[in-house]
Amino acid sequence: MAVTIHEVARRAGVSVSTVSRALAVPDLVRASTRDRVLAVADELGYQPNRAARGLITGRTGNIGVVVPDVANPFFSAVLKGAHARAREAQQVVFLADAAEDPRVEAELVAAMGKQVDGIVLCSARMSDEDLERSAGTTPMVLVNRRSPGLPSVLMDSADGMRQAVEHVVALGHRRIAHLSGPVRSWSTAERLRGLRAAAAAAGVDVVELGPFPPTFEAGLPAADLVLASGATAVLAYNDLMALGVLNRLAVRGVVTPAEMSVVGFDGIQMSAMTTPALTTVAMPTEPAGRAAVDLLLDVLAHPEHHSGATRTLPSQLVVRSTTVPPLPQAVRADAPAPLEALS
Amino acid sequence: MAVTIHEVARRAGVSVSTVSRALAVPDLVRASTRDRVLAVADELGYQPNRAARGLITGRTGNIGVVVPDVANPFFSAVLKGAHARAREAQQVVFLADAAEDPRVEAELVAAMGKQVDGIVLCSARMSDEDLERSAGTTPMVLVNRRSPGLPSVLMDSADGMRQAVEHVVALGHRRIAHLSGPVRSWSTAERLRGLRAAAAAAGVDVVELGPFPPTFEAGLPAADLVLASGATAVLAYNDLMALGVLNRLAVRGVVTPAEMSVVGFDGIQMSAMTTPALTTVAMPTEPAGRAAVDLLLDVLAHPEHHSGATRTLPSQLVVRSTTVPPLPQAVRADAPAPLEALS
DNA sequence: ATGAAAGCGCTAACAG
DNA sequence: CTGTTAGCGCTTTCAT
Repeated sequence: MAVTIHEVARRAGVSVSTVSRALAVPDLVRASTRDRVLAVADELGYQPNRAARGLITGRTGNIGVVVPDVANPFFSAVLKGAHARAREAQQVVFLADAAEDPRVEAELVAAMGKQVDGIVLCSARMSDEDLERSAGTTPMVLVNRRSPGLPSVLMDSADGMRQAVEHVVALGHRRIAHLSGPVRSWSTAERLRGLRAAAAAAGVDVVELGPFPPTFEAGLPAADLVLASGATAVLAYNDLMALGVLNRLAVRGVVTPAEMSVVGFDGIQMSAMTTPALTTVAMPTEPAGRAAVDLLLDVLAHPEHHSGATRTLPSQLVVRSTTVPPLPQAVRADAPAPLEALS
Repeated sequence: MAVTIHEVARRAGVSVSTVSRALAVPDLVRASTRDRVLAVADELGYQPNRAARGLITGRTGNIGVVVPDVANPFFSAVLKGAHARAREAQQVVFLADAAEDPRVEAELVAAMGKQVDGIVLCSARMSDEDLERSAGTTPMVLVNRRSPGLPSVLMDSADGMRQAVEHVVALGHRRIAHLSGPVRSWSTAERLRGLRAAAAAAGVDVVELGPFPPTFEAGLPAADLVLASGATAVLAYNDLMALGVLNRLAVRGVVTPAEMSVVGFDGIQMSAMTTPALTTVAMPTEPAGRAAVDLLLDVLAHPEHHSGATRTLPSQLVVRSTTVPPLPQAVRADAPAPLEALS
């Protein structure tokens, strides 16, 4: 059993309440006393039991984050942002992976209820009704999902799509293929909305392909579909898929971006994979995680003040360098070369 | 405030202790009473406050997972496995992201101490001494790291490397380049050990390149280094980097696998990106997460019984299909094609 | 089989 | 300024 507040009190020759105060409201105890207490506490490595504290204060100091799939880089990025912001506010994060299942989602939210002050729910799959019911129990903020009366942090997917469309249109493309992802989520709908609006405004054709799994592998056959469709630009669900498309295009001997433009979404880790021929729409995943926790903390501090507050984060088109350094003929030949120097 | 046990007791016309027993040790209460209590509890949506329970039982029902970086797919996969196993055991997971910083790592472990029953520490960067100190406070199992006296779950990186080397040697390669990752971790050392041993056994040359960031982008220039080295096979730190290598090789006009074999490690999501020319060594990330929680639960149940228990999980070489479906000349031409039918 | 009582470790009035 | 007194919601003797 770890060291308790009584232990510290006894060793410091004061009452437990003094110890409690010395730690929480230092100004309420005489400097000399406080120093002594703090010294003892530090020496013993005392750390208050947050569970016990929560029992009385009603605040646990924990916030829950629920995602459809931690292993999905998109969500792990959101999670990372949320964790970072939570840590700044000395909050601990409880993680729940709903495995893309609305029922599990609701279940996990309910299970968390008692031990967290509030929940950040990412890309909620559950219905508005279930959402409302859950929110009745625990303060909650949504990420990439709107629901009446609930605060949420949104990534501006529609605008990201607009940027992508305008980009390829500026490049001269008149027929654009869109490769949709697997889930019928809020953000999926948003993207389609942005795509159609921008395409209509520019007077260009759209070919909607899919749905596909959000993988590199799915991009392979999808590329063939794109070629068959006569489109000369591709907007892929995510960078992974876009990379698959690029790969197959290369195998087919199609030169990018001369013959075909490829755009991916996400811009999380995958953005690091951006090749000269790949353009990315960076989604503010990590900022969204931070913003969500931010908003949640605000809601906790001023309840009822933010019923339907919504914060929208911009997406951003990222065009990477378009040149590959030329390779001197000499190197390709063979040449053992001074490797030690290189590494 | 949510519904308490008193509420249930009052509405069921029994004492709190009876309610407590009805829920925890059903056999100790008369069937009729228990049914009534359970009915009321269910109707009120009562869920025991785990924090309060933990206060008295000494077990929180929470387990902590500490990773160097949640956004790294390798670790988010481990996390996913750990979460899944924890959920099966009705445990909740506390997440901590140490941001690759040994100090933060120790700090987070200490902070978690009180509110978790045990901790799963992934690829710990801290010293053996700090590790020992932390483990003194809270039961702990390591993932991909050994430390005297501590139980750990290891992925057999050395053997994965052996498989990879034997694979390319069988393909006829006599000079193998290795692209190392950024961190000097236990698993990095293990891989090198496996590589050197296997290469020596096969009598082939090894060119050690790096360190590189574990990204697609790093694979681009790394490929040039490989070409310059005269190696004809590449073992990349992870699939991301391997993909970058493949990409640059394609740009350079090098044909894989005819002229060059590329092998990546991980086999997590990235394995989905495996192209015909890419071979992957699948690391058991998710199983490792599960195994770690498993081991931790065991340690919690039988303390002192597992001081230095070690569980090693095998890695596995995965060679994907080696053919690309040929594309009929007709399709490449133009052809609007019946898209509706395709999607 | 059930209730009453005593805390788990901590904080929040309420007195001094 | 500091100590005493009550609990927070729950489990667990100890009686009955």
